[in-house]
Amino acid sequence: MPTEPHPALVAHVDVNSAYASFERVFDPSLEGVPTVVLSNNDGCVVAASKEAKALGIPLGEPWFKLQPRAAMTGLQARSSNYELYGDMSRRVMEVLERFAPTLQYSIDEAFLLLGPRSAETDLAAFGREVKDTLRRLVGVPVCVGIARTFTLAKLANRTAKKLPVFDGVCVWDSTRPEWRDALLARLPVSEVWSIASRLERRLAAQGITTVAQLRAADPVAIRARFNVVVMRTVLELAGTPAITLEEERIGKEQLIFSRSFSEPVTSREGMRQVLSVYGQQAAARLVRHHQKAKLLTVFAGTSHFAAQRDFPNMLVPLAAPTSDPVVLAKAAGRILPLLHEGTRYARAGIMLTDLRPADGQCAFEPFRFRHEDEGIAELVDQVNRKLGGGSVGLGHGGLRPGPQWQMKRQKLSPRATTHWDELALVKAG
DNA sequence: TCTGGGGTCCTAGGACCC
DNA sequence: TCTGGGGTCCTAGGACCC
Repeated sequence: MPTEPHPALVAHVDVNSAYASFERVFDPSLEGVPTVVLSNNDGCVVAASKEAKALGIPLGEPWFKLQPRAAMTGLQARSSNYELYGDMSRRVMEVLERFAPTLQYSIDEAFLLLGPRSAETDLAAFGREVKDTLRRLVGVPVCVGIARTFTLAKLANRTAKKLPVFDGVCVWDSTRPEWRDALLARLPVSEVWSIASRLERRLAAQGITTVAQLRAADPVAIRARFNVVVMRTVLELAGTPAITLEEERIGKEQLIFSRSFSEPVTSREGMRQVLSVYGQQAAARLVRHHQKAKLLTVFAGTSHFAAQRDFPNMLVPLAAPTSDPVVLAKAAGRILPLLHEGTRYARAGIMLTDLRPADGQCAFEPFRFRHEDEGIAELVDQVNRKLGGGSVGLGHGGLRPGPQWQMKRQKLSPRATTHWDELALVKAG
């Protein structure tokens, strides 16, 4: 007799304390040790291992506050090594693809589209196999949540992470309904994907504070009082799929290159240099994505904590879609007159929007002079990729070693998977 | 002294067109 | 001369994500 199929199911998989786990793969001395990964400039904590969280270290905590206690608590810190994490992420996604069609959602999480399964499928066993395989092949710990909607799969994953009985795998519909209801009646709405502090406050004003209450709310009334996003969340909590996630999109809609400085930039001349370099970096990324931009936004800012605060920004339309570093750097420089000499700017950035494919044929593309050709961007990018970043650059961008304001990463681990000279060494002894 | 960086989606409102 | 409504496109801003 044929068994009833489950409705379409999704599995949510994510790497536990991702950046810290990636660091541990090539540095076993960190195993079991409280470990944090720091933001650029070694500013604040962006990832904390289980042991570090047990010490009560919240994400976002500035490193200068933790450092004094570090020796005493055995806390280890690493600068963020995005090249390593990006490559480890790629490995994780490759393994996941073996199990089911995969939608990558972020650097460390993905949804597996399981489709309908027969009721006899042992979903828990499937989840455990995913988990064990990633541990064996990539070396990272993950948790798995399986449910009928994206939102519930996220919630199941969170449950698997928090409650040891699940041992890292939670199949939502296999838990007892009374138990589930009791759990949701205890959880605050902010535990739900897409509900953060602002919405939490507004929902509380309507008397909705727990996940159970949100699930029971009338979707139409929610749509009227909030918006479609919250309505979809209500539907998803009740088991009705309402969110669509796109396949990996080809090309992005915007590109941001933004950095804070290791020490403040206080002069227009200094900022001209910064923006020249950032313009070239942004151009390099455009070229890598095979895109051109039509609109550039340039911004600078002091620290939010500074006495004298200033956040100038400017929109610069570009005459034609371009990825030319010279054009972008020059356009970014247009903000300079807005800056106040002597103000301590802590960061600057460039945002490129109205992006389009570089090879796209545009019937009305205006005639361009030779020097505005994309050739320069390509050439600079190729040379830098072959010989290392900063080998060539235009104007101020050619400086090497890096200038004073450049990002500080004093605790950087080797890029063990993407550079031959930084491979991990294993000694037999 | 020292507090990240890179994205997406939705909505409201204005400009403009028919 | 005066009047109406509906549609599209764009942008800024708010909110969220990891």
